[in-house]
Parts: sequence; structure tokens; C-alpha cells
Amino acid sequence: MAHYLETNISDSEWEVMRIIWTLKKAYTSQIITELQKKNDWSDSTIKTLVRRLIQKGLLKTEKDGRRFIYLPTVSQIEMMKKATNELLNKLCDMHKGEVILELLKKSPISKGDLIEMNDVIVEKEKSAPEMVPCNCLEDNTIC
Amino acid sequence: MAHYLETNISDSEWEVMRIIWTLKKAYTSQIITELQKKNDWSDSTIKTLVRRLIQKGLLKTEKDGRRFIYLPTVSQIEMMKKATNELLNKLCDMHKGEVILELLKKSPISKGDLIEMNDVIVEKEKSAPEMVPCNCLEDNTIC
DNA sequence: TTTTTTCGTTGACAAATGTAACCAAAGTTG
DNA sequence: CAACTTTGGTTACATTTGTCAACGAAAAAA
Repeated sequence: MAHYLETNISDSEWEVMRIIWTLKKAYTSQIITELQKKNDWSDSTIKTLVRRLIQKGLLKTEKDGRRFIYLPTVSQIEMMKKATNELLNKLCDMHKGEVILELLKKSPISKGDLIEMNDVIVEKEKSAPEMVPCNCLEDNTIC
Repeated sequence: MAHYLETNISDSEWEVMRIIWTLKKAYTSQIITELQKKNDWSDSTIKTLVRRLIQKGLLKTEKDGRRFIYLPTVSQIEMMKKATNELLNKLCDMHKGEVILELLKKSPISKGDLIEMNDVIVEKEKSAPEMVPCNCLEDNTIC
């Protein structure tokens, strides 16, 4: 299994992934050390989280002597792109712009990314509608 | 309780909310009718979802004769802004731009929103860093 | 006024998630 | 070598979520 990417992971699982993404690869002990700087979780709890992430196919292991090295099977960015897209799809098309605008305002963004965004926007403006239609119900109710 | 906004609702709950947001207010029967056009859920299932949304404070009711009218306590956009922000905060600062760029590309956006985005971008460009630093771990590891 | 339909309310149960104790094998140390 | 530590693996239990069936009262239809 694990042929399709399970992005529906819990908050705690995200935290575990984040540590491993940052370290690129890690031993259980490292994961525990890092996580316990932020969270008040027992070792057992963290081990369970790691185990479940493996079951979900988001982590893989390599053996190093008696220990395991854990590595992500997906990149942080891919994962987040998928998760944000899925979340946004729960929202009416009509309002997506407003929400993205909010993210734009709140997030720190590099010069390079801003320039790319600009390009995309300029391109989109050429064919953008006055208003994006509501796609909530089958009939053309407006939400 | 329910003084703070619980945005951590399940996929099914989002669907229920979406119907009610679109209809502005609805009777159970309407909610069931609409949801069953899309999902193969039993009446009971939907009633349970509604009940839980009330417990979470996301729906309120008004009595209309023997029936109830259900109304959202929060707007769809507020809810989504909160949810997307929470999700994005699980991601390293360094990569937020890239993810937002992706959303921008994939989403249908109105002329008006594009213009506003442009303004924000121009404004941000004035003080944008060459690269946003990684904020994953305490030490300055780069993820 | 029976019969049927419509709602609201409860109780249930399996799966997923949060949280953790406990055990065993391998390694380390006095 | 005996005692302690590290690491992996198992089991456990409460809460949340996905899904429903069933019960009872009120309302509508026959």
C-alpha cells in the first residue's frame, strides 16, 4: 500500500515529520530529544507516533547497527502543497482569492518568491473573471 | 466552553458546514437533502454530525415551531482563514512562499482579488529578504 | 382518529488519535 | 560478570470521528 499519499495526518504527527524533515534523517533518540524541547510528550508517545508514520508510509527506515535511522518518504513542501490544496478545496471557489490574500499578507516571503508571484498574477489577470462563481451547490445559489 | 473557535473539524463536518453556509440557514431536512446529493450518508449520520457541530459551537439553532433552524456561528471565510493559517504554521517559514505560490497558480481568482494581491506584493517587495530563514529548530539548522 | 411521516434524541460500535506503561534485547560500565 | 542504560516492540486505554439503528413525540395525511 502507501501508493497514495496520506496527507491527513494529525497535528502531533506533523510535528514529528517536521523534525525529521529538518534533520533530513534521524535516530529515535534525536527525534525524542528535539520534540521534547517543545512538547511535554513521553518517549513512548513519540515512539508510537513514529510507528504510525511508518505505517502510513511517510517515513522509511534504514538499519544502522542495532538502531534505525528514520527518513521521510515525501518532502515537506510536497506534503504541504497537497494538504493546503485539500483544505482549500473545502472552500467555495468564490472565496479562495480572499483567503490566499490573507496568507500572503501574514506570511514572510522572499524577494524571489514575490517576483514569481507577480508573474503569475500578471498572467492570471489577462483572463481573470470579474467574479469567480460560487460552486457550493448544484443549482447556482450564491453562498 | 466553546469560547475559542474550534477549527479542527473533520472532513465530514466541513461538508455539513458548507451546506449551511451556502443556505445561510437550514432545517435538518434541507441539510440532509443537500448532503445526500453528494454523499451516501444515512439520515442518522448527518444528524450526528450536526449535533457534534453544535457541541463544538459552530452551529446555533433557532426554534421554528417543532423544528429547528440551524445557523452558522462563524463565517466560512473566517473559518477557512483560521484553518489555513494553522496549517501553514506547521510548515517552515522558509517554504511558505513556495506553497502560497502553488495555491495562487491552482486557484481561480477574480480580477479584484488579483489587484489586491498585487498591491500586497509590491508593498512586501520593499522590505522582503533575499531568503526567509528556516525556523524549524532552535539552533539555526537549515531544513 | 388511525396511519404514516417527520424530527429530535439516545445509544452503539469500529477506527483513528493522544498518551503512556512495560518488556526484552543489546550495549555500557563499575 | 552484574547492574544499569538505550532502543525497539507490544499492549493499553481514553477520546474523537465515521456511521448507524432505534425510540418517541409531534404533525400531517388518509
